[in-house]
Amino acid sequence: MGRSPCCDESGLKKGPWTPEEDQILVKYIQKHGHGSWRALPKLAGLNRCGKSCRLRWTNYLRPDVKRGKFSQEEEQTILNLHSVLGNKWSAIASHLPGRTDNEIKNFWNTHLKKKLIQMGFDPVTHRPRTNIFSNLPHLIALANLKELIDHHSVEEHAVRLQAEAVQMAGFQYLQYLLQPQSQPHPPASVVTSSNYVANGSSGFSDMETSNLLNSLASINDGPVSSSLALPGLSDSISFSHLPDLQIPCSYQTPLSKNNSTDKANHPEFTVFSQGAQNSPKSPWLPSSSSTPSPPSTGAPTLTQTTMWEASSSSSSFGGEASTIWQGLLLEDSLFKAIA
DNA sequence: AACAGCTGCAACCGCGAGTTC
DNA sequence: AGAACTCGCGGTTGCAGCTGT
Repeated sequence: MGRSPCCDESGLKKGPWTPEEDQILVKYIQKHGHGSWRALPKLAGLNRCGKSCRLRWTNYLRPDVKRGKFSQEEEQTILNLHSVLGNKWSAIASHLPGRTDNEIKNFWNTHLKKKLIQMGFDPVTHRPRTNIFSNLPHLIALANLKELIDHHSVEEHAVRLQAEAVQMAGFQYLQYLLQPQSQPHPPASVVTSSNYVANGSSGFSDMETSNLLNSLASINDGPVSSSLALPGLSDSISFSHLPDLQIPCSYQTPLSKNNSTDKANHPEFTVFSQGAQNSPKSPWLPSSSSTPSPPSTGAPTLTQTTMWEASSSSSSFGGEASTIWQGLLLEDSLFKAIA
């Protein structure tokens, strides 16, 4: 309901805490407990708002706050939990003893997010983002740039052909997207770290599709763009001269060594179950027995496969099609430069 | 040495949910 | 019942230290 007016009050100190203020706050809380945060500053003799005191205590002064670098285990836990919980920093922090939500949030924003991006994952969806189609506009722009700069090059023809091939592939994928989905996507709620690859291979969002359409529509002098007619795409474009670029509709996980039961039931996706089935040794936490289990109220249990494993297998993303793409594209110096 | 740009982290802000009166 | 209040969360900002030029 109403918003706290405490921080609106003028005359209260803001900014970094001094060691003296820290000392006063710690001494007071050790002696009296924090009680009402709003009343605390006055009682303790601090010229701060209660909110500021609470923040300082919980994020910095609390004796059980663990400081210093995050371990690999902690990092992995954060990644796993974030893939399930999203930006629920407090919920994530509750699984990392001694770490505060603020610290985890900062660590995410400054390290893990970048790491994911570098690895080709979308930090929001935890799904692969470095596929050929999402990079299409950039690839085309690069190809055009190369052509402009080096128009006497003997590679001119090859570059043009490759750019055309990229366009063709885009259209073919659009064709696939516009077909009725015979294989429905899994519900968003079962997207886990382990199916980054699985979803990424077949799960283009509306936005991605729209972007793809826009980028393709922006190709002015392409050999086929003028004939783009939706939804009758398949009738207007011939792909017969291109290799058969199969669009991956399912993903055969190469990772499932540990979850053979799940695999038997859901060969394409690793699933997690809801709270009641929490195992005593939760796989989404480091193996330390001292770490608490996730709360039973709706906290899902993540299966063993980690994002790192998914990442390491991302080169097989797309199965057959990716092999074709590798053969077709990865040899090119342009693509090597991009990589 | 000086400057600019970048990075990481502590702290702030605004909001919504829950509680009290 | 509902206004007033508290608490906690998530996003954002400011700044010190670092790095590159």
